[in-house]
Amino acid sequence: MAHSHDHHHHEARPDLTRNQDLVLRTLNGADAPLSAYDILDRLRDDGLRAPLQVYRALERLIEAGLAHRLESLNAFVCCADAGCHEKASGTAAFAICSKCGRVDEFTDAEVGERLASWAGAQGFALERTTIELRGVCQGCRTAG
Amino acid sequence: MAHSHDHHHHEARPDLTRNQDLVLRTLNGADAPLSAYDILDRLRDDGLRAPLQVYRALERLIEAGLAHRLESLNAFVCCADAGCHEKASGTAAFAICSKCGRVDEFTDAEVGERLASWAGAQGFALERTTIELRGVCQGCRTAG
DNA sequence: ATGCGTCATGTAATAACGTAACACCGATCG
DNA sequence: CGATCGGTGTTACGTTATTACATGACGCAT
Ligand SMILES: [Zn+2]
Ligand SMILES: [Zn+2]
Ligand SMILES: [Zn+2]
Ligand SMILES: [Zn+2]
Repeated sequence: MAHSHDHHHHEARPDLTRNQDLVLRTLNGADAPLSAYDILDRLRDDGLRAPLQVYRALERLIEAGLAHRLESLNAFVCCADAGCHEKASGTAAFAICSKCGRVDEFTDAEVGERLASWAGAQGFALERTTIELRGVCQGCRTAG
Repeated sequence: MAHSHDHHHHEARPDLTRNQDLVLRTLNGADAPLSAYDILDRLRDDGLRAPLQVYRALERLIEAGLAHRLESLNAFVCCADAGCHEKASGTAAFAICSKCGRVDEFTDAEVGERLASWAGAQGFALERTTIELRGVCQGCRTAG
């Protein structure tokens, strides 16, 4: 079903359903993480009525590597590093500004390796890693 | 500063109030993370009645480095590495088994350094770091 | 075409997690 | 003494997430 042959370039997205597309666009248009209920509020006019509609879409988007959940915030952002899902380069990490709410996604291969290595040594079957830094971004610091 | 007028030099613990002590003992006695409401349920007989009593105690325990919050679980554990709070050895990380719920706390200096270094380079004033690994522990894997 | 499995959807109700606001008490200190 | 401070108790409320059930759309085998 999924164009097994599209080895082409910019066809990164698996086909999204209407709800998934709405949610992803909402995340893309936001300049800070949104809670599921924030998203819901912004999509009332598009017909969404219940939290579950948003949570279901988010679940798929996250599986597809198009969005992330920020555990320390109970909120969601779109992925800023298309491919962080794919590459073994390292686990995605997030720096979250407590003042302005902006989030910076990055990866550090060394960090990913060290954690994977610890897991390997312990016989721990690693499935998913959460790394979140809380603090104040440069912009907010210099702004006073 | 630290060491003003120690009544009894006996303990490392800052003096805990009754509620704080109850909550800490409950966490110590558990073999898996507990939610605030789990804790509350276990302390009904000791007179606790409202979530806020638990959350307030947890707040102090976490400040004191005696407990940790697991963001990906909305639950709490007691600190297994007395001093992870103090030492610059690295940020505490947690491996959480999805099957049995057991949590393993550890630190990796290199990981802490890399993240701190990223923050420094970005001018990000790092206040707090969350690292949580989800997966299946060795015990559960071999058990089937 | 009929029926079947599967996946997305819609809806209501409820569970789980967390906080604001206010009153009270006891200890400490000028 | 009165003032302040931190911990406490209680009510009420706000936010986040899930369970349960019903429906609709599609591909596919009978
Ligand atoms: Zn990403
Ligand atoms: Zn900022
Ligand atoms: Zn610790
Ligand atoms: Zn296990």
